[in-house]
Amino acid sequence: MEKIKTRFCSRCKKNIGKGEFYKTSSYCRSCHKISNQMGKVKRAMRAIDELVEKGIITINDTVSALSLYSSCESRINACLYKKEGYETVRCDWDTPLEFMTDIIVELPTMWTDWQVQTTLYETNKIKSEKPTIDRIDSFGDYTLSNIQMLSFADNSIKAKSKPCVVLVIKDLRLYDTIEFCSLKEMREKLIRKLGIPINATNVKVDTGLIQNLGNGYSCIFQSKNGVVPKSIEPRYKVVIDKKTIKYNIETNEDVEIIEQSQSVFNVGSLSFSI
DNA sequence: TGCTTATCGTGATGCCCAGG
DNA sequence: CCTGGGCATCACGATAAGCA
Repeated sequence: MEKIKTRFCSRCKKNIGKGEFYKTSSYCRSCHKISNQMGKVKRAMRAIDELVEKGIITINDTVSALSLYSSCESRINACLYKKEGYETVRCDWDTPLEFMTDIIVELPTMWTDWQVQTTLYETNKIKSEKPTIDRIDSFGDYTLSNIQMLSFADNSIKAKSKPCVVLVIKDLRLYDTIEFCSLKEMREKLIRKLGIPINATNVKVDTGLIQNLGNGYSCIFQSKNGVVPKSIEPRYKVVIDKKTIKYNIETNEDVEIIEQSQSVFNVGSLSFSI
């Protein structure tokens, strides 16, 4: 005789396989999920009611406020439970309500951005258009001065994009210094600005080497916080001219060169600070 | 026991980069 | 030139624990 391994779910009132229950719950998994979601919405709605009552938002802001509440809650939890990558990140707020209130009251631009982005998301339901709470400085904490609204896509882009600087050399002279927020942006703009072929922009950063792009341009690419490996093999000559000059402040002119010297040394790689 | 809340894990997104 | 793994970001889902 086989025992029927079922349990009664007190929510959907059905007998369901035991495996479909969590250890301590009297709800089956699917009911539990729904109950969880409803609980979250209830909490959010309580907070929103309070804000409406205080006149901080209107009832029309409900949809935006709901998503802001859950984002605030999510960020607080990430810091609280030290999720991977958040071990050292702090959050200035303890409750989602305090968090979102400060955003709405103290950061009106962010709140407006949030509402606009929410409307955009609600019309298309594309995940990458969802608004998220971004840390402006990704190494920093969740503080009033370090947060902004960013769409999910933009946040992902920021997460992996590498800010970099390019020194452009033409005719053996420094032609331009350009900053980019990512390598992708760097490639696109170099192609447009200098008219160089696309495969020439497939360069490596932080090599400490001058790379020829064609069209008469050469570049040095360096990323933010990038470390250039030291090379013993001499590749470039660094030439430093030193002069001691007697100078007339009144006439604003050089009077005479007292001493002049030049030092030259070899280096394997070139780097600069950003 | 029925339901809610706290805690922890997984998934979506899109860039970078190595390697064929 | 293409592809797939790795990574950093955040939202969402699953499970354990708590409370009346």
